[in-house]
Amino acid sequence: MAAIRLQDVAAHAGVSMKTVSNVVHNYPHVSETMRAKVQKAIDELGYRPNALGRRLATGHTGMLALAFSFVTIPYFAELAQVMTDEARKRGYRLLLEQTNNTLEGERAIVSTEEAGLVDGLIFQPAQMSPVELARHRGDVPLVLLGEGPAPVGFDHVMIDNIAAADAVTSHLIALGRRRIAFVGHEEGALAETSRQRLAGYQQALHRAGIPLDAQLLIASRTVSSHDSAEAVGHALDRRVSFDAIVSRDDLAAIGALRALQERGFSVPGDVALTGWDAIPVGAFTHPSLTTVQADMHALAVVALDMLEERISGYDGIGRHRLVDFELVIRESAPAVSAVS
Amino acid sequence: MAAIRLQDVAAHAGVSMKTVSNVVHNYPHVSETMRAKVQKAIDELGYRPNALGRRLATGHTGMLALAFSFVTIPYFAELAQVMTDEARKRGYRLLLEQTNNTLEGERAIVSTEEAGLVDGLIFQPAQMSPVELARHRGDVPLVLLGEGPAPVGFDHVMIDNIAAADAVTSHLIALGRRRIAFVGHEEGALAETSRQRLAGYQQALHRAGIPLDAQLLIASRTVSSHDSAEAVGHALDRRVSFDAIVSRDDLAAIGALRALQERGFSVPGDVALTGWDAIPVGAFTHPSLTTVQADMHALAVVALDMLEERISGYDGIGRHRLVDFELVIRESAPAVSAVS
DNA sequence: TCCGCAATTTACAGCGCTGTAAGCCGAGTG
DNA sequence: CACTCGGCTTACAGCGCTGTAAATTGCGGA
Repeated sequence: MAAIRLQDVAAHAGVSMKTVSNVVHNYPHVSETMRAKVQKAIDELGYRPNALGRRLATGHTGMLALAFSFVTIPYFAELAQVMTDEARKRGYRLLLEQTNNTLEGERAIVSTEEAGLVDGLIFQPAQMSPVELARHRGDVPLVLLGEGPAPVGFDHVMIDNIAAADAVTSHLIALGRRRIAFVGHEEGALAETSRQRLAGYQQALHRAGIPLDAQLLIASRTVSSHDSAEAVGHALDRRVSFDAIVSRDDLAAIGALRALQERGFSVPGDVALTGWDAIPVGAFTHPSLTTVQADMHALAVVALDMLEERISGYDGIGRHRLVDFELVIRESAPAVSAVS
Repeated sequence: MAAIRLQDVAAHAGVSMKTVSNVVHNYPHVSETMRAKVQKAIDELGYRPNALGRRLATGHTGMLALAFSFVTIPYFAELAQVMTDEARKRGYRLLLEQTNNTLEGERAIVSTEEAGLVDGLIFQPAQMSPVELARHRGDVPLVLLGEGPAPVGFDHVMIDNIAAADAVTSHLIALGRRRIAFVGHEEGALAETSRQRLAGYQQALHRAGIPLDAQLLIASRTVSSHDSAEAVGHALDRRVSFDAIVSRDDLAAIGALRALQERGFSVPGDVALTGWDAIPVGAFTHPSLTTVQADMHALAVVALDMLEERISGYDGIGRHRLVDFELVIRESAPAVSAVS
């Protein structure tokens, strides 16, 4: 079935293409008679506008892209969901792109070989150096997410990881814990996310006058439940002792929980535990996870606001925004009052 | 910064647009001299082809869409990941679309107001009636996924849910369990997925000569960990007794696990438990989940094969393919030998 | 009846790119 | 030496749509 074109409708209705176009777009200055006649032709022919033609002509596509490492990471799935809804609300369609957490993947995103496909890009980088990122050609409006490299001059949104890590660590301290481990950061080069969360953790310890014990920094080969379970398991087997764990994220916390339970430790009795990201399954582990929840809706709103400003021509300096977070207190590190 | 066009490069290099186009596309019959000259111009100007123009001219976009309810459901996140990789391997870019599991959402997908944006569509419907789906305008090639409505005449891929449910139930029977509950199907109208899994469950019971006990069909308000935990909790509180659970999916299993553990039941000691989908976190619950794993790679390959055939003009009758599954035996319902 | 004005409608020129067919040029052939 | 042949390059006409500016229409008032 050859596609029906605007041209065909115009011929069928005996009017000009532009009039059909006007009807399709509900352009106000069209007489009722004409509108009815054209609409009839549209219906009869089953005409549907071709997105490409329209977009070529108008110069913008109504599509935005959101790029991050993997959709299979629950945090990003959630982000994708929230962003998609918020973008749709603003009349955009959101494409999801995965970088697979590789440098090439990220390069492919930023140096999009093909221009013109999307009106703007929201990107959470992890591998690229800020220097390289800064060389990004300015032709597509860009907003950066997360704690990764964010060269000055780019719009950027993140949550205050240091404050959040401080808050979550302080919560454990308030619970009376003193030997608080940090679990799940990378063994090798620390990602900026891990660095900041560690910094907040240290800050809270310091303020409480608790010395930092390097033994309690339990790194993991990769950021995953599997490697975190392994790392915590090893630590326990080496008789490293602690009474609380701040995990880099919920997946790490789930791994840690598993390692603890396998060895008969009770949570939060023996070891209190916190996660990060508030992934859905964290509410159904046993015990459920106390965690840090970024205000993801605000994140989406702020990011899209900035992106839309850029799209509509704003060309000022890079803005830097923090969005709020919230401690979600659940069983693995209960409220202070619940303990006393 | 106005974008550089093919025209600009052509002018800069002093050749025709078409020659530049040929160089960009590595068309073989271009002399080395010419190629070098043009390439130089491309580099100097920083030219990048405009996707829209190209696509308008060639008539296809190199993009496919994958539509399902929510990315936040781990199974779909995984599906998206695998499909994206497989599509990329074939030179396509995959757009993800969410229907939010609503009828409007699904209608929006199928009756795409805007044509021409993607070359083909892979769609896992859940709400639409087969009749309505069958009215889908044939202009964009379509492959259906899952157990939902699949009118004859459409290409369709799924796993054999009945066989898988039979296998997983039989595994529990082999473990010596006799009071086997089914958990997590919808309270109201059953989705086809649930229906088939229940059928396989009944089939296995029947073959083993175990009568079906309606008390052991523990429905849940929605398919989610939350509602499944609640439903199983209620059943336990009502003293419904069972020694195994077949869950409709891993999320339901996680909810069930939580309900059991809260009440002091041991898994698999008191109650053996199976899930479905092999979501990553299922390996790190305590106990880890025995589950059904669809061969998702095969699913992606088959679906994309069929879609590509349609795209390249095949117009025959609808094909119906099954892909394999595998039982992943973990702690929540261990291997038979491990128990004896 | 004719004119001027506002409201509609139309013609046309692209948006950036590619397919086709025609044009050009040097080498090989009789 | 004229001429064909094949490889390279170019001119041109869209792909389907929209913005602009110009043309047309209808209407009230002079």
